[in-house]
Amino acid sequence: MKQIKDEALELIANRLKMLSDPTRLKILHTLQNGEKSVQELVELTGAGQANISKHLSMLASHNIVGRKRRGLNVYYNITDESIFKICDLVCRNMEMNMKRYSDVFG
Amino acid sequence: MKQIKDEALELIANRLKMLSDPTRLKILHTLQNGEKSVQELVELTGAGQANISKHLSMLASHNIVGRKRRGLNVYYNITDESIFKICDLVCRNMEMNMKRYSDVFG
DNA sequence: TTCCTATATAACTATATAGTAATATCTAAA
DNA sequence: TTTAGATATTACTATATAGTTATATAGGAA
Repeated sequence: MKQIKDEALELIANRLKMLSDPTRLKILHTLQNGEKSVQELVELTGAGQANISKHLSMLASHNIVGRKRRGLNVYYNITDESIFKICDLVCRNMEMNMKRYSDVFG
Repeated sequence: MKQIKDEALELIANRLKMLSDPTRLKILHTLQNGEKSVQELVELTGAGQANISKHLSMLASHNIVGRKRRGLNVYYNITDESIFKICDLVCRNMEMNMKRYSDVFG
């Protein structure tokens, strides 16, 4: 078996932690259409402004989103598209598990 | 854009949360060779017995691992291999980002 | 400058959870 | 039955973080 260093496990865990919050997933999903301002994200997600701002800071510090100021607004966009592959994988597996479940239990 | 229900986001987040802890990742990585008893996992990971046991319970409740008693020992095994695809994806992306980083910054 | 709007930050509360030590439970053997 | 070993659970501490309210900061317009 290939050994994995503890620091690598830590890195992977930290990255996945960014994706393991419903509000952050909602933000990322909303940004999938293209960049949005903080205000737009507040409206589209229904979360509070400070809350969104904090989540965006976290995502930005992990280089998952980028920010760009234009006038009063700050626009955020996805810089790491790979996160969607991860989410898709999780979704597909969940669907498969549900299907298997319903196959067995009706 | 396809809409995603809040409950679905919650499910995805919960699943990813299971993978966003270094100790759990270490357990899963160790189980990749095949089933292990709790005691073996304690030795191989270096974590405490109670700690390992708790993490295994969490993983089992999410149907990521299964348990099987044989005598005094309880053997855990991976029941959801798909988690490795997720980890591999994360790893590959991290490697790519690091490579891009080193390409740019030396 | 003052005023308004958008975003970020600080301070706080509440909650979740990782880790540990002690204890309980389960299983087999003597 | 008693004893010993393996695992699970409980109780606890410490830490992280999601969310909120209030405030600060930044940028543009009057």
